[in-house]
Amino acid sequence: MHTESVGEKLSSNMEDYLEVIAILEKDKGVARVKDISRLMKVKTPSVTSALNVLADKGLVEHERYGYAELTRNGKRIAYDVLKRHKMLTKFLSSILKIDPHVAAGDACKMEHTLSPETCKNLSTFVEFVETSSEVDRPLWLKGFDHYLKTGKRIQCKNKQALEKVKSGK
Amino acid sequence: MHTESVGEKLSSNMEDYLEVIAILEKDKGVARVKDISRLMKVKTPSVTSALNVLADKGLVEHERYGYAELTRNGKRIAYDVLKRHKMLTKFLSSILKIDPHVAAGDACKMEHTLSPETCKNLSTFVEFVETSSEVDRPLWLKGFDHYLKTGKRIQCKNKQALEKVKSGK
DNA sequence: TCTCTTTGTTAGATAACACTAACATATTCA
DNA sequence: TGAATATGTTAGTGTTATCTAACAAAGAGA
Repeated sequence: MHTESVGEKLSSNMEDYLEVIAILEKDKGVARVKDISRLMKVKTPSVTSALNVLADKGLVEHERYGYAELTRNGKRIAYDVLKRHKMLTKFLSSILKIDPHVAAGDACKMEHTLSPETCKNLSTFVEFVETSSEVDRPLWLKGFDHYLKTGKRIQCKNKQALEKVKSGK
Repeated sequence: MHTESVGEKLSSNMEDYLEVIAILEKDKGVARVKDISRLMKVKTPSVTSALNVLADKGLVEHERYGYAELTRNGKRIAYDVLKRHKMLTKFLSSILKIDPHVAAGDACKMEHTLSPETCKNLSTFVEFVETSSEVDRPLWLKGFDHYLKTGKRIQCKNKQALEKVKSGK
């Protein structure tokens, strides 16, 4: 029996454990203490201890010396976190051009702390860029890439045409 | 005498204390325990305890029953954090259109955890938007605002002109 | 099957950070 | 000046999350 209570907000750490377990379940079929400890970069006793907490909250099932398994609630939370993680990684690496490894690290921290509002709007922003009708990336984003690299704006070779677009005439 | 050592990375919490002290020094001239406790939303004993830690690291000076004052090193760190805070707040509120209060909260968390790379590129992004030659906000950003509100893209009224701009002809 | 290796758990220590209750100093103003 | 009030500190506790050392169970090969 666990002592779960509804409003109880999960710590960043516990969310991370859930996320890692979800990844392992997906990649390897099962989540073992040793693998969790490797991905979380902690020693195995820390994992055992975390699993006890999570089991107590009804988010994982865990028999002594056995695998960890996400419950329905555990999955719900883990998938939410993973979704945010992916969105953030995409924003950082594909729009801000952050090295993927660094981007993943930053995403790992942001995924737990950002407000739902920010997540939502950032997600919309990524979508806005990705579903652009232009083939590669939107023109302005190419302009930003250039600005990132050189600190200078791309000179517009057709100001008149640009003005036309801007004024919508 | 303090026990500062160079590589020692400051915790998010201690960075927050420095930031709050910097804000109070700027706003009120001096930083008092009570004001710090109010801004940090903790009780006064937590402040006393934090000040001891920070004094030990050579980041604040604090006489019993007196004010807290940032040292040169303390200021350096506090101003860095504040700079990131302002940049992040601007990004969230002015580009992502997050409610200022929520934006400030999110900035408070991100300011401690984002990698230097991400801070730098995000900062460049904000600058890229702000120094746009267009009067209000860049055209594409207006497009994003509309997309945020409606979920739909602004229809381009002059596709040919847009194509001309895109191809640079 | 029996031993060796791997994996997992328990117990106990430590660190960071918050809290309450009790005490000490400062400040205010009658 | 001397209470009353406001502010700051100390002492002791609790929580979360980590670790090491020692022990327990599972699995694999000869």
